[in-house]
Amino acid sequence: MVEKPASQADVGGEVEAHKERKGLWSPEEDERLYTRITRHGVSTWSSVAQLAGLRRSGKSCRLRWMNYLRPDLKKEPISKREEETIISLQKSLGNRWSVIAGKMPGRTDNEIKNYWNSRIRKRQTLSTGGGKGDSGLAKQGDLPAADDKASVLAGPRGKEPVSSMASGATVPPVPARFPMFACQLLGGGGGAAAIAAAGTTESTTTHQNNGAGSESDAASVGNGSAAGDDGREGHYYYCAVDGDIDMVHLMSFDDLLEYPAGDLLMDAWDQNGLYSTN
DNA sequence: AATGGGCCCAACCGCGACTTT
DNA sequence: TAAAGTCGCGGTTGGGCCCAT
Repeated sequence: MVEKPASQADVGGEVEAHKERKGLWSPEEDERLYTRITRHGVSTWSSVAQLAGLRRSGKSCRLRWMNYLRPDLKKEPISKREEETIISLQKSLGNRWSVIAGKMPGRTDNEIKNYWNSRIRKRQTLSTGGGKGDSGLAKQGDLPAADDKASVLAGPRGKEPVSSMASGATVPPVPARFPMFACQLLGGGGGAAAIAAAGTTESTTTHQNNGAGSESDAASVGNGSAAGDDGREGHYYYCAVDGDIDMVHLMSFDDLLEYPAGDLLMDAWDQNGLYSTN
């Protein structure tokens, strides 16, 4: 960043006492900020900065608290399942990192954004041939727009999923992005689907068993695979939370966000630790 | 051992939204 | 109602670490 961690000339220093500090936070600054907030809370961030005796902007204090000092933050790396969630939510919400973070307790928008930018997006770029077909993905804005409802509901990547199915037929809405730790597919005939867990890659077509499949709490997913056997009528999904089956007509994880009780479900999942590593 | 490149992530910046006066 | 202040968000930057050469 801009400068080395303070200590010499900063907190309480004389020469540049009027100047606002920037750059990395020193342990002392952290301590001051943490103590101030845990003891007195936050009225306004600028006042927190002052009262804590920090030569930082309120903005900087807020950021430090939100992204680093908050006691409820998870310290462990983002799990596979959380990554799934990020992918799903990003697909349906776009780069609304704060909203996404709001659905992932213990994670910050900055963390998620960084994770997305440094890993997922890169991987997606690679997996899609790095390029043109996927509009390059050179920038975040090139990803599917959040409010592109049609594209969202049509399936991953905004197009109807490609499949080996007969022409014209709507591809069964196998939940490529659904966190299948506890969901069942209803209706339809055919053999058991191979889906064990939601896909982890950006593949638009490999809806089945395309990653994270080894996770043991995966759902039992019923009939009507995307392979195209008949009897696809329906394709509803049960979402089971701790044994209680709550039927939801979901086509994808994206739909969950639109579902009236979607928030409740997600909360339940959160409470059951279904978003975290096991 | 030196160094160059890539990656990760903490933190800054600019801007729009919201709140207060 | 308008202006000023503050907050929160998304995008971007750049320091430092790690690894390959």
